[in-house]
Amino acid sequence: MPISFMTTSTPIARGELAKRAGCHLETVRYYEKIGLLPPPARTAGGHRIYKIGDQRRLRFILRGRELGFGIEELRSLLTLADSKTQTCGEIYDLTAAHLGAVRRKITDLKRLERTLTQISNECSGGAVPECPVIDALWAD
Amino acid sequence: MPISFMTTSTPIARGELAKRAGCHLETVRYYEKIGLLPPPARTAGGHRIYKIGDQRRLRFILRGRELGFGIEELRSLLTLADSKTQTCGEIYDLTAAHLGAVRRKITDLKRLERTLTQISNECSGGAVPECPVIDALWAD
DNA sequence: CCTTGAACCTGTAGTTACTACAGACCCTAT
DNA sequence: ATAGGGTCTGTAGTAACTACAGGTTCAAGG
Repeated sequence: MPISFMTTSTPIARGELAKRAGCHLETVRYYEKIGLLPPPARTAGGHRIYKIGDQRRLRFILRGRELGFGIEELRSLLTLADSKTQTCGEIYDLTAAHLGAVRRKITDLKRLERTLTQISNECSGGAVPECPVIDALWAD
Repeated sequence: MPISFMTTSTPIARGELAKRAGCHLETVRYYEKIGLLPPPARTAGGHRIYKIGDQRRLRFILRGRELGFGIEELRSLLTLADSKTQTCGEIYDLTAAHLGAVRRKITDLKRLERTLTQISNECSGGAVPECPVIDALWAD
């Protein structure tokens, strides 16, 4: 099969797209349903036909989800990206807000880690009626 | 305003408990329904009566949820805390497992923070056509 | 006291972001 | 040409809440 066809127009099915992008088969259909992915072409029999390039947009969504962006955040991010207008300021604000939330979570988790480590170390592991873990969990 | 008889254990209503702990009114009922919060006392008319001490347990659950613990994880954490019969060894194992989960979450979030910080810094916030946030998400 | 209106009661349905069917149909390789 | 896998649709389930409807109770103001 010639390379020129591969790179520009090799059609792939839904399962193949999902596999390449690294998500569940049904997630593709779901994203189409909620309008994050455009409805693709169909075969005569009704099967979806994707282009290789379609996985780019899907990966964008999946990566955004992994980074903790919500669906609506991604929708606006995609709208901004699709618009190709000068919107870096808006995107910066969205990202900055998200970054703030992430940092708060890290702070909380570190505090919890400290607590758990501490009480874990104090616990001998023997059959002790009064375990320091129990008290420590409620200390904060 | 709620009951104001100054004793050592001021009773509070569901709404007040939710407000103090910082969650939705219905979340309290939900946690009771799934057994994370014990059924409280009731007035003659059927209204729930909480003690101020009850917000401690609720806050523990809420913080755990914010930190990404699932309900079942929290259930075992609470069982652990409630336990008066388990040996210290069993408690140690549970604590260690949770500590592992916490550390994994911290690692993941730090990586996410790094990514977001990086792409955020590259973004001037001005009127730039090519936004690094979008590029980072689009990247293959 | 009695009225009023906010808060509470129950059960059920909706939400988010998927994931898992069921039953029918399509597509391709042998 | 047929076997079998993949895909189609719609619907239902999941987690962890959140919102609502329709009714009851509580506590404060008159």
